[in-house]
Amino acid sequence: MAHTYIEEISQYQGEEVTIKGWLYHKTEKGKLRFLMVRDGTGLVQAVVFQKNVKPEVFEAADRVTQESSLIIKGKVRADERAPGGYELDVSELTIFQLAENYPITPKEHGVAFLMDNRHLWLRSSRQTAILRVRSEIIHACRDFLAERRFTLVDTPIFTPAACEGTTTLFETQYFDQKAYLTQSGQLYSEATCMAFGKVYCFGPTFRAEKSKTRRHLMEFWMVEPEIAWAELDDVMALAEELVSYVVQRVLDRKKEELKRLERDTTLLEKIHPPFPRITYHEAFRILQEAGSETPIGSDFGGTDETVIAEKFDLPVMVHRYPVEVKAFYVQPDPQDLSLALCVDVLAPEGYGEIIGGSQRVHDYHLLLQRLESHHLPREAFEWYLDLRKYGTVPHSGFGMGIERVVAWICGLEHVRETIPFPRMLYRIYP
RNA sequence: UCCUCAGUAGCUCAAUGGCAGAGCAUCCGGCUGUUAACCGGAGGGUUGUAGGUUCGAGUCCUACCUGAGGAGCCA
Repeated sequence: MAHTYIEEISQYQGEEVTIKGWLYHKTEKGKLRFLMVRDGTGLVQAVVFQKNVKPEVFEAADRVTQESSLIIKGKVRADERAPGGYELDVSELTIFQLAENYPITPKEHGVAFLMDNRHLWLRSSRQTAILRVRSEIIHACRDFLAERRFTLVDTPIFTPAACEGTTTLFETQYFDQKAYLTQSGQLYSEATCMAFGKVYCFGPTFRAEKSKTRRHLMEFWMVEPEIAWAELDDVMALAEELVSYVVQRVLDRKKEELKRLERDTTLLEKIHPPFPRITYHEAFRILQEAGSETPIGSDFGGTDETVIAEKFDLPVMVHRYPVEVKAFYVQPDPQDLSLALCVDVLAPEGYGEIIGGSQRVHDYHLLLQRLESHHLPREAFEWYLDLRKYGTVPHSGFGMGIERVVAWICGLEHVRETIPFPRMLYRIYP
């Protein structure tokens, strides 16, 4: 049976339409029943007057419960009293399935309860708004890279060995050998960019870190561009353009969702290149002035990142960290070999690191040396060393964590709401 | 792994060491414009688990379990 989606309902004013959806909320007033119906595309109020309908229709409207699935036929009418401006004068109502005792009521709930009911919580207008923004962000990343002639080249999820050490890898069985879930597609993208020039991978990544903070998930999604012949400055420029494009795209296409989330968009509207660039040492000076006790030469903690980011309205690019705190594959700065050609992009408003990138070591002997000093098994990296033996070139790339970007753009307290089914420390259900 | 806090009705919470309660949800009744409606009524409890102190424990003590927030580490 043909039916109409709620988002298109304004085109059918005065006409009879059929809506298929779920009951979001119901209020009763004497011989009147107001049914708020959602169908995934929108919300519309359906009004049932006892006098105007057959007794069985009014009985169904009286009996229908929150989240019951239903089919409604009625005439579309503009009405100022209706949320959204249009409502449905119901003539027929079929309850497809009567939902009994839906656990999530229109009142407040605790986080633990909502997470236990994540499969149902997803139906709420706030959650669908967040996940629509997520969808837009992902499409924006793909469009941005496609427009710049990047080729999507997927990288494996099962990997034979560590990318950057084994302590934070999820180990799994691969028939009769051990395998690990990927932490990053980067090393493989370094191979594919030598074939395609400009590539990106976009997939889930897994980190077995026992992190329990608002910024961490065990399973999260990253978009990772990698470019042959690119140096650090090139990927810094790409990073600020990508972030700006994504933010503006969401502002342009997901206004309603941001409004639903009560996001103050004035700060987001300012997100355009160029972003401020500061060195690790400049960032460190900011921390010292703020009284941080982080020792020089070490990586920044979450609160440090917030202190630095608060100095700027735009995302800030912190580059050239000490070589020791960065991964084995990061190219040292020829101007000062103690510094790494790397960049972290810190989002404003305390959302922390959304991008980590670097120029990669392209010299065979240097890479070999770095593998050894990081105590990594050479056998596992023979293929990776080959890339430096057969036509090596300078190359750079970065990874952007989708969930942190979603949390920032939506203005959320916690990344757990940015992904349909978050995998968190001690929580894998549902 | 460490630190802090919490666990009482389906949900959110209250209860000085002295009868275990409220709001919402559910069910029944009323109301022709509700927006988390409102008004009246009803049902609903092994107070996370195990032990201990006490005349008496939801409350105090110990251990454990579960959850939340944070640290370290990271995107």
